[in-house]
Amino acid sequence: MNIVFMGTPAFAVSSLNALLSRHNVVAVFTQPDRPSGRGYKLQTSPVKDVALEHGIPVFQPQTLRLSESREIREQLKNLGADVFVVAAYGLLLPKGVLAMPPKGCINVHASLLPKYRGASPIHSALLNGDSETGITIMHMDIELDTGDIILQKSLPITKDEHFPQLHDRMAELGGEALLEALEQIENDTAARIPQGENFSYSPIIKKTDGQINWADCAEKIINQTRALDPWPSCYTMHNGQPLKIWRVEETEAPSQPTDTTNGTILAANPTDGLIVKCGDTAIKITELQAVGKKRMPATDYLRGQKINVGELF
RNA sequence: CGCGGAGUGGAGCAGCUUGGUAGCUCGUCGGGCUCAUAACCCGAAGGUCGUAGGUUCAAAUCCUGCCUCCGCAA
Repeated sequence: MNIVFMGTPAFAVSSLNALLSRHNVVAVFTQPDRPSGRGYKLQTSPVKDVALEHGIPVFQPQTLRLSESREIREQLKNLGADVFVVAAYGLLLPKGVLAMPPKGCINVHASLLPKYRGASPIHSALLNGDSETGITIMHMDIELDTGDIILQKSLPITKDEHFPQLHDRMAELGGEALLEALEQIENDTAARIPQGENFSYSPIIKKTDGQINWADCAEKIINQTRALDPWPSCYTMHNGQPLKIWRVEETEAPSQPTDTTNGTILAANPTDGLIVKCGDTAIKITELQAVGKKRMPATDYLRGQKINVGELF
């Protein structure tokens, strides 16, 4: 089929690659290049990079609202695609756009809808300590992630898995599910299963969501480090500087007065590691990163930096 | 030209302001102690101090260019 693909981040690249293996991608829509990173250089999206490698025409409108994108929408229409495929594009498709392709618009979403509608479904699954998540392919409608479901594929989440691993597995599964759904679309056999009313949202992740609250229980802190790796990262303040906490595990709290404040450092040596009191038990920090430094094992950090037992994070 | 930090034996750091024999905590190797050890004791190896120039009697240290890594911000 002739397909217009709309997507932006790395997650969407797997879907695009899947499409390229079986279909004719006539154009790619992605977010405009934006200045970011060190030096504020203009950055292209991962999807754009792949599209350019394959010589596919790339469109980067600021918006698809009719009043501000008449020309783009005219071009989009003239591409004559059978179906639009959207994966983490970052723009809502207005009614007029949804109505363009004869076979409709479908979306790849990284959760088992109606759970976790919205922007950060993979993060939400990890933050909540879910043991399972999955991919949903759905028909799009005018609202965000509310369309009827075509098919879903679930995926178990392992206990020690962090965002990057889960993200990659999800992206790959997304590509597979997408091809299956497109086959059904092509044969006009795609299901239309309403989502029902039992939905939830995944909130947008903010920088400050990474600040560790040492009054939380160990499990919550662990899930936080799993979900927020590598962005926005978990951190705690130490000597007025943020200290990123990349990897932690729960550990039995060494003997201590019962009124020890949460966030107190209970141990800081190569043998015991770096142990901090939290809401219920204690957290052993195994990998961290100081400002201007690389990620490193906590034991390495302790060799060069002095952290005293009794200090407070 | 968005702001800022850093590159020193295998690892993490100090030394640089006030140029003048390369240091700390570990690791590695050898030996010792021990029933034994990740513990302890003794000893050893291992560094063109990111790179190219400059200043100087003398540069890890001062100056300039370049490379690489990282934090903020987006």
